[in-house]
Amino acid sequence: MSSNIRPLKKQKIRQENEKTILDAAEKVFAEAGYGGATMQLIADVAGLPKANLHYYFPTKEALYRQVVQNIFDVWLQAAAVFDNATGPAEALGAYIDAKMEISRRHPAGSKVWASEVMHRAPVIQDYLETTLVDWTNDRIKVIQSWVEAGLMDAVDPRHLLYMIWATTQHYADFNHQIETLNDAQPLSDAQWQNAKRSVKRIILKGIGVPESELSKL
Amino acid sequence: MSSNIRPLKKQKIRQENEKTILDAAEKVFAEAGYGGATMQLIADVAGLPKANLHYYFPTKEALYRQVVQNIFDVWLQAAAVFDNATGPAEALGAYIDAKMEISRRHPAGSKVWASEVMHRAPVIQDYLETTLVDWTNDRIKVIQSWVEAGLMDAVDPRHLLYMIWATTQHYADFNHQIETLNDAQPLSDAQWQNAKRSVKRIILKGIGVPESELSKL
DNA sequence: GTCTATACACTGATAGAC
DNA sequence: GTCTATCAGTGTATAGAC
Repeated sequence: MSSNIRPLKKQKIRQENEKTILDAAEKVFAEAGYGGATMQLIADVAGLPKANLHYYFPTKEALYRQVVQNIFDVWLQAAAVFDNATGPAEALGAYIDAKMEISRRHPAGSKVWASEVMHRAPVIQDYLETTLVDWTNDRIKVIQSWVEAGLMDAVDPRHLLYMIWATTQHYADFNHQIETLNDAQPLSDAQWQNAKRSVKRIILKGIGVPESELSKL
Repeated sequence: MSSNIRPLKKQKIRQENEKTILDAAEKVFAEAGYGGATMQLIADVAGLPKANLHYYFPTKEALYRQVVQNIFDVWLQAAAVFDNATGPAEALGAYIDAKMEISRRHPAGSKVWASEVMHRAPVIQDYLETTLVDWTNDRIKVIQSWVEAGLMDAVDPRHLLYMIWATTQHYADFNHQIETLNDAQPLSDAQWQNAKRSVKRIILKGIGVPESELSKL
């Protein structure tokens, strides 16, 4: 029966068009902010007529919601590397690396996220209150256990996490300022390596990871 | 002659109204972004008719420019404390304290600044290329001299500055997220003190400031 | 599923009386 | 210097032909 074939083909068209629109939307929302972004501009970037956007996403707000939720998924993905390690040097080092890599590869997403949180998280507040709070409290316990095991200094885990988030995301959210301070050039591969190493070294040394662990970075 | 009195009185009225409008504008731009902010909303917050805004500031963009430039001045003011000190512990400690205090007292300004830079600095780009570049290069030389004097480790001064900027401004730009993770409460006085101490300790220890200096924090 | 034309609301900015 | 009324332009969203 053709009724079994047709829906699958349509589903594929829908999937591809939604991805094209979402990619364009993320870029435009990041560059112009929610209020500054227009459906017309997103449509132009996506290479589609404006009306098609409303066919796939009923409203501008619904499109924005989907963009923000996709970014939250990327964030959770990076958070996973935290757990596949035994001590602070390995776990936090891998976590910083993962977040720096996201800042490098996915700066638009980070900017949309930052803008959403700066504007009091109108869309993502429920996720902050549930998933983020739970994740953070779990990680705080892990860090506390490292402190008790003598693997690191007795620093406040909460402010350590904030510092990691702030610093790694800074390379995405403020990439324009960083480029301006780098002779208007994007960071080269070597400069990114240097950035990662510098960030990891200062933070890990700052929380009391011994020099023998730091030399492995 | 009354022509000597009247202009002075008018100047005072102008000064006060401009300040009222600028304060309201900073708040609204921070909460809604440039595109999301409306002259009507700024007028409502300022308690003035919308037309009066256009009497004092010809366009929305001109008003926004003034807000951003005022924030840049606050930023430069905090930067000054960097220089009234001899070594890394004292200078960077005072700088971090000053920036944390700005994040606490002036979060709206920090958010407008972050938003401006995230959107590729359409208004403030010339300041970034001149004042910020010069200031940063000067401070990098100072930090290098500390390294050569053996007062701290041989860290990359640029990434150290980025970490300080990122972390201190995070407490303003992401204050909503921080509040959400603090049982929906603003940080108390004690919590702010703890935040400052944690940030200073991790960063200063991370760059090799000796324990004898750290205990003074 | 695609696209043109259009309805309707809102915003920045101004004119002109006070 | 203040404020009401209003204009011109733009934005989201939709109707309806294909």
